Amino acid sequence: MYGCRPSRTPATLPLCAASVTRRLRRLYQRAFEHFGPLHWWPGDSPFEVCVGAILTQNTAWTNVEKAITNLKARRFLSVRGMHLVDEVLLANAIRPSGYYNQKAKKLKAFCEYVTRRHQGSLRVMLSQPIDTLREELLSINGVGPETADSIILYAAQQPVFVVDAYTRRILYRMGLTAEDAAYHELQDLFHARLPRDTAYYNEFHAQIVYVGKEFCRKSKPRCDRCPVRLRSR
DNA sequence: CACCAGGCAAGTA
DNA sequence: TACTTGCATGGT
Repeated sequence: MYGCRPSRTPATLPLCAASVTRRLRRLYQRAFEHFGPLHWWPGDSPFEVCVGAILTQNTAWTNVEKAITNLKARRFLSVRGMHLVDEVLLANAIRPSGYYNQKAKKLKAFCEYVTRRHQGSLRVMLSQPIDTLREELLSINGVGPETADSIILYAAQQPVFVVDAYTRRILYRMGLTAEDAAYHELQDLFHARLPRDTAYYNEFHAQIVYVGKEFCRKSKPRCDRCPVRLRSR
């Protein structure tokens, strides 16, 4: 286990490709040893995963859980049910997840799309090739790159790497990327350096979130026992 | 009290 | 194109 002493390697020093690959694999390995298998995404069905992906935008997962509990209790947790329910009632049900008016519109937009374009069959929609599916998801209001990729990886179970705020912060603090690296830069890095494997990407992203929560928060980093070497901030 | 959480879209210059 | 702002609850 490494501590969190500042790295002597300047962020600007370019690393060779093989070194980047080793560092990424070591990040995964050390995190997995620390946390064990995480079995993501927490959700009982592909649709619940899609809903969770939208509700968790810039929001703590504990709040999303409360919202999903409400959706289940009110029987809104289906494409048809959510498409038909009044938007105000939907917004009220998801209140704990924050941004509830915006997110009610987003959930409606998602269900509207599945209903119109795929006759309500989420399974059909998710069975499409990755590029087609990603393009469709991004065309839906409220679905950006991370939400689209979370749905592709965790609901459709197809191999794309999900980049989130923790991914950006951890790779930056590892000295691998710029602080403001673009989404596709980070994603391309994983795609180029690691095997294109759904189960591996699934577990890797989950491990990144756990490392981020425990050891790489914006402020108050708990650096003792951190499974990887990060630059202090 | 201030700050943050598994983003995104719309507005401005 | 490149910033900025609104959205909002609940935990630390």
